[in-house]
Amino acid sequence: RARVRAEMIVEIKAAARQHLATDGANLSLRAVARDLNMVSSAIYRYFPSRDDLLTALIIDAYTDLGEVAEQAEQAISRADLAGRYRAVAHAIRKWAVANQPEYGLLYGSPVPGYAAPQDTIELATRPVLVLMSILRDGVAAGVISTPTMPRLPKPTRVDLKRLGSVPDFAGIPEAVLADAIGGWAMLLGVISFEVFGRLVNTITDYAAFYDYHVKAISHRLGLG
Amino acid sequence: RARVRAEMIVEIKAAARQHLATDGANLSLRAVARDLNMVSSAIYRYFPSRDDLLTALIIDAYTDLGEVAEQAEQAISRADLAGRYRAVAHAIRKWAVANQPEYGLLYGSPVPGYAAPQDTIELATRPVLVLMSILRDGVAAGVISTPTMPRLPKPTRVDLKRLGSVPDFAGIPEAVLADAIGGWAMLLGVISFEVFGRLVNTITDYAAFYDYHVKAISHRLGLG
DNA sequence: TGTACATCAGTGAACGCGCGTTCACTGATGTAC
DNA sequence: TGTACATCAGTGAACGCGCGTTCACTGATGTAC
Repeated sequence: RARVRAEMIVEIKAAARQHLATDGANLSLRAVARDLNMVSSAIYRYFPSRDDLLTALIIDAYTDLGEVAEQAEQAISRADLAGRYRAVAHAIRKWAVANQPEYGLLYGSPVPGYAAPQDTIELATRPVLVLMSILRDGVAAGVISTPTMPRLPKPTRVDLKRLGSVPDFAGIPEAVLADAIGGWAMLLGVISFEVFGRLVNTITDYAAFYDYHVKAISHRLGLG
Repeated sequence: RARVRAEMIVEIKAAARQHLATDGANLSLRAVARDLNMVSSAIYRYFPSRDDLLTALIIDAYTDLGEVAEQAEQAISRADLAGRYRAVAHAIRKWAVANQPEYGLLYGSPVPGYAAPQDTIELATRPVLVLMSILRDGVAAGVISTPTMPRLPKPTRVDLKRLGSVPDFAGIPEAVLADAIGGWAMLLGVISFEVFGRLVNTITDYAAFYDYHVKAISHRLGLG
C-alpha cells in the first residue's frame, strides 16, 4: 500500500510538471487530476493543498539540479579546477534547457502569492555550494589570486565577510567571493536569455556562446 | 473628449500596474475595473482584450526604461565612457528596483500563453542600444582592446558577425560584442538576484554590490 | 443662438467557464484474531 | 485458513468564488445646421 502511494505521488508530480510548461506557476489542481483520470478532490489524499504540490515540485527541481551539478563535478579529476567549473556550469545549463518550466520556477520571477518555505531556500544553495567547493580547492592549491581591479566597496566587503563565516565559504577571499557571485549571476543571466528567448535572432549556437562565457569566468576566478 | 479618453487610458494602465505587484502577469481585467469603480465591460472601450492591456503595460515599461537609460547616459560628458556606462547601468537598476513588477514582466519568466507582439520585441533592444553607443564611441576613440583570453568559438563568431551587420553594432569587434552581451547578462543577473530576492541574508547593500560589478564589466570592456 | 442628431463612455445582465477546497460516502485492500 | 474489522484511496456533489467577453441599453457630450 505504501509503495502504491509513493508511486501515485510520483505520478501526480509528473502530471503537474507537464502543466508547468503551459500554465506556468498558476498550476491547476483540477487540470492535474483530469490528466490522471481522477476526481480533483482525490489529489487531497496526497497533497494538503495546491501550494504544497507546488512546493514539492520546487523541492524536486532543486534536488534534481543539485544532483546533476554534483555528479558532473565529481566526474572530473580533482586537480582540474577549470574543468570542474566548466562541468558544473554546463550541467546546469543542460538541465535548464531540458527542464525549462522548472528553471523558470526556480530562477524566474517569483510566483505571485506564493511564499517559499524554508526548506526550498536552503536547497537553493546546493548548486552554488558545488561551485564554492571548487574555489576552496583553488585557494588551498594557491592558484586563486585576489582580483585587484575594482576595489570592493566597504559595505560589500562587510557583507561578504559575514558570508565567509559560513563554513562552506570559509577561506575564500572577499573579492573572489564577489566575483564568484557575479559569475553565478552571469551564468544564470545567459541561461535565462536562452531559456526565456531574449536572444532569438541573435545567437543560434547557445552552447558555444555559453561555453565562451563560462571559460571567461573561470579564467577570471583564477581557475585557468 | 479625446483628452478625457487619453486620461482614462492612463488611469486604467496605472490601476493595472498596481495589480501587477500582487497578481503578477495573471492580471485581472475585472479587478482593474473594480479599482476604477467601473463595470468590467467598460474597459473594452479602451482595450480590445486583456492581452492588449498587458501589451500596453509592457510597451510602457520598455519605453520608460529606455528613456531612463538614455537620459542617464546623456547627462554624462561624452568623453567619459566609463561614466556613461555606469550611469546607464545604475539607471537601469534604479528603475528595476522602483518598478519591480514591471521588471519581472520584462526580464522574468515569460507570461504563460502570452505571445509578445513584434513592437515589444523591438522596444526591448533600446537599453542595449544605449550601451552599444558607448562601445562604438570607445572603438572610435581607440580605447577598446579586443580581449584575447578565451577564444571566441567559431559559431559564436559567426553569430556575432551577423549581429555586427546591424548598423547599431557596426564596427564593434566580435569578441567585444560577446563580452558586452555577457556583461548585460551579468547586470540583469545581479538585478534579478536583488529584485527576485535570491540574495536575502547575503547582501545588504545592493547598490554597492551592483556598482562593484558594473565597474568590473566596464573595466573588462576597456572603458576604464 | 437654438435645435436635431450622431457619437460613444459607461451600465447591467448574462454566457459559459474554471478554480480550490469540503464533506459524507463507497468499496477495495490490508490486518488481527 | 477464515472471518471481522479498520484503514484509506477515490467518488461525486456541492460551496462560493472569480474570470474574459458579449450584448442591448441609456444618457451625457459634442457636432452640424
